[in-house]
Amino acid sequence: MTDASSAVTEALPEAGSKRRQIRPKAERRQQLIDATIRCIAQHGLSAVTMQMVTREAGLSVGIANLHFESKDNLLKETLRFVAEEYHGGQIDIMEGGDIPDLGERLDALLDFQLGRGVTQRQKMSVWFAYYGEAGARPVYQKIVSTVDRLAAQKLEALFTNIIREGGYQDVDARELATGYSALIDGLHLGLLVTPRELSKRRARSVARDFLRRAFPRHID
Amino acid sequence: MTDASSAVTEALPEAGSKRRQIRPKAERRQQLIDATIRCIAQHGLSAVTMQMVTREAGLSVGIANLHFESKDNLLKETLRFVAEEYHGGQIDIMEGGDIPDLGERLDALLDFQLGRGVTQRQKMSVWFAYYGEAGARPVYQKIVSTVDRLAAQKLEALFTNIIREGGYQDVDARELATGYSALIDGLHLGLLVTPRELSKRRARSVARDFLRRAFPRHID
DNA sequence: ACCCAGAATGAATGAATGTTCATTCTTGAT
DNA sequence: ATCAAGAATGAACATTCATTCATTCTGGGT
Repeated sequence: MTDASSAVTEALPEAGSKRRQIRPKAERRQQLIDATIRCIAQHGLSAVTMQMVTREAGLSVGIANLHFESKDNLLKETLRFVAEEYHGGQIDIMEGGDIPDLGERLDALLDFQLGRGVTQRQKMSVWFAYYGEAGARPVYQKIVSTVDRLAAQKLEALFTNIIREGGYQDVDARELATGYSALIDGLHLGLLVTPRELSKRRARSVARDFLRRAFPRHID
Repeated sequence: MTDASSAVTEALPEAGSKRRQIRPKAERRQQLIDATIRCIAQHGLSAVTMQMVTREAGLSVGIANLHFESKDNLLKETLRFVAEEYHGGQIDIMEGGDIPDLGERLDALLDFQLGRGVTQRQKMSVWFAYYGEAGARPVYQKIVSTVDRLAAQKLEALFTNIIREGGYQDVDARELATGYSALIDGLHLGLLVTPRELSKRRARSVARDFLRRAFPRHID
């Protein structure tokens, strides 16, 4: 449910195929959003142009305004997609009917948040590119805070369960959830901006430390 | 050196004064950097134009290219200024000869990082605007990581002292410093993007919790 | 009082970019 | 085989923006 980006039926991706392809609207939209993500990651949000995105997608310039009304809208929809993908993944794990043990569920969450391959770096770039603009753009704030609020609630609920199960004293689920979310965001920033200083392994270790200090009986 | 009260001919700061003012290079540079910060905070990095910045500074368009060679350079120097101001402030506190008590020094650091008035919000906007582009712009990465590394070292040193003084066991200064920095960054993000969900008071409380759990005998 | 180094100006320029739309092409239904 | 609906194209257009530079102006030195 999290990776639908690479569903390709075309034989030649980029070669001399000049044949015009007609595809359903939803598919083209996703194709353009994927291209936008790659462009933002590679060139930065402020350098992204429509020509760049459509070329990356292997399509003509006009098509972007056919499926999205404008560049602004394309960027907005791209943010929505990334936000929902990321937070949706988290929420799936936190609700996690498939992982009954709460400690293991925490581990799975951590895996999702700090694991993954190189692809994840692209998503991080996009994520923070929008954060950077969010201060000046209410639309972005709204999209992010909507999904954020839901994820925060789920995390708080999970922590509440863990606190009850472990009988931990002097721990506030809400406060801890805020702290953990902020910590993960901060680690993502570090991975993005100073990858030399902060390896993915160390980031995971730092996050695990945080959880262990709060829930020693759930994290070994 | 910034004294403007002596030998002044300007009566109105911003009003209909069309009189051309000649000022030393350093002063104009700072004036333009300040205007750039305000513009980024208000309109977002990707929307900033030279006309916008020079108008905000109350100067003509040509002057920006006179003191900085290009827009790129102006943006670069603005980032450098913000980065050095922020990290410089932290480092002053952490070296802190004027605050002998280590616990109090921690508090002062927290005050600096999450305190301050509205101005701070402008700086945060700028900070994260650049973070967003850093993934695609090595120049930005270099500027940030240079100052970042120094601050991280100072923080680690401070934590090491506290650990020794408090005789804390099973605590790694380096790991803890990474975690604390990430936490502060994450809280800044939260304050910027979802100010409704995260108040400044709660952010401080969350950060204090983190420190208290690590150094219970230093933070009440 | 005069002068001139160089600070400041802003209209002009050219390049880049978002958007439009007349036209072409594809596909599935008939 | 034919056709219509609408997906896709890309040249053209209008706008916006960074940068230039000929010109004006200022203030300290003489």
